[in-house]
Amino acid sequence: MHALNQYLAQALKTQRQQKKWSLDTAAKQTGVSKAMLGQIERGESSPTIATLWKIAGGFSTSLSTFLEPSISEQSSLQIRTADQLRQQPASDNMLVATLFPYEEKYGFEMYELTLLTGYQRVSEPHEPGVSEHIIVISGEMEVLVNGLWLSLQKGQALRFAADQEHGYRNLHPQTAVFHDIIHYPNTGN
Amino acid sequence: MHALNQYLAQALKTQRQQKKWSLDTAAKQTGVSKAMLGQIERGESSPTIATLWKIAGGFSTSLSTFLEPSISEQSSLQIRTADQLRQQPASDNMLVATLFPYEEKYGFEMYELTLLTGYQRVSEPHEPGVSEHIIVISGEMEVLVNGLWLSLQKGQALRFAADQEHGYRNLHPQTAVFHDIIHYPNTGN
DNA sequence: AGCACCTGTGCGTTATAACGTACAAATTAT
DNA sequence: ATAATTTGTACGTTATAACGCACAGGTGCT
Repeated sequence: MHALNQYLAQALKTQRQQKKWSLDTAAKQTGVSKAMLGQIERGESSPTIATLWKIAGGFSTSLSTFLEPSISEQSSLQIRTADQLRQQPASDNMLVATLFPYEEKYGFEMYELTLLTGYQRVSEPHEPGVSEHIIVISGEMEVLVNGLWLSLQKGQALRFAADQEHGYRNLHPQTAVFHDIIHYPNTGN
Repeated sequence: MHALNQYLAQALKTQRQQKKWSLDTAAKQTGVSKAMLGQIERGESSPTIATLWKIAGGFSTSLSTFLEPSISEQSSLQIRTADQLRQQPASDNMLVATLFPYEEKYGFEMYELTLLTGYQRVSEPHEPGVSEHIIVISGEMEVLVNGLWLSLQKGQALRFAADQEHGYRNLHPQTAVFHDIIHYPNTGN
């Protein structure tokens, strides 16, 4: 069985249980037959986009509720020093220091990134629902969002959906440093 | 024709054009037949989730690329500039700029705080489960956590439970600037 | 010019989504 | 206790997704 169908099966079952709906009630609310909802929940069928749309509408939730892939724990008072955490992962003109690694409890991770002059990169889209918060600490840089390069200066902050193609570049003579908070949906607690 | 299919049709055509792929090439990359891709682009068919998954994989992009922006889409791209957001809320030796106001979806808010020389403050505990992430941008300061004043210098970061008494102070001759991410539990999405 | 190849569409066939219905088992009402 | 109702599953039927193939028109090469 397709892994995506498996996720969808679990998500639909979960949503229905949370609302305490029977298959019959869910069928009435969504306009999708009871038999089909049962098939989806058992992972026996992969619905069309149009059918999933009806289901999402009936549950008053978004499509991503049913398409989201799922996402450790740790805690201690620990001072994290960027100077010690900073690394150059590749021969790129870029340095990275993990200020806060990802933790499910908070739903985000945070990096300090240093873009040396000439550095440019376009990232593949993250998973659906992921967003990034950019805060420029020093220098000036550009961020590629919605097919557009936006210029950000020191002290400027921007949030954008990272589940689309996006990028970073520094075409200025000075180094640029920014913090990047990557937030993952359906987490936190 | 279903509005969702219409969006999907346009999105697929756009993606394919951006990559300069023919239907034939796209079929080879995605493992979905040329005839079916054509049907989808003309809005004549609503693919199953499994098929859309194959298409997204072939295009190396996420499912959300092909689905309605109604998926919790970031409404507007807005650059936030600390210099314009900075305020002095009281006659304290402290300035604050709200970089990202609290939003339930992310479960946190973020401030830039400027502690002028001599500023000291001890905060009442937040609600249970609230935590703070401190990142010193410039200068040096101390944070009161667990009854202990910890010294933090530029580039250092610390996370602590804020549902206990905590505080900030700057007893140095230079101004200190830090970012404060306040994360609230049982939120986010 | 002719020929080879590519492109997108239409069509018939196959596979499967989606449906309505029947029904055994479970739950609720009297 | 019995009767009525609800629940989820299986099954056969209908609708449509998904396919392979043919082909008219376009493009590139010689």
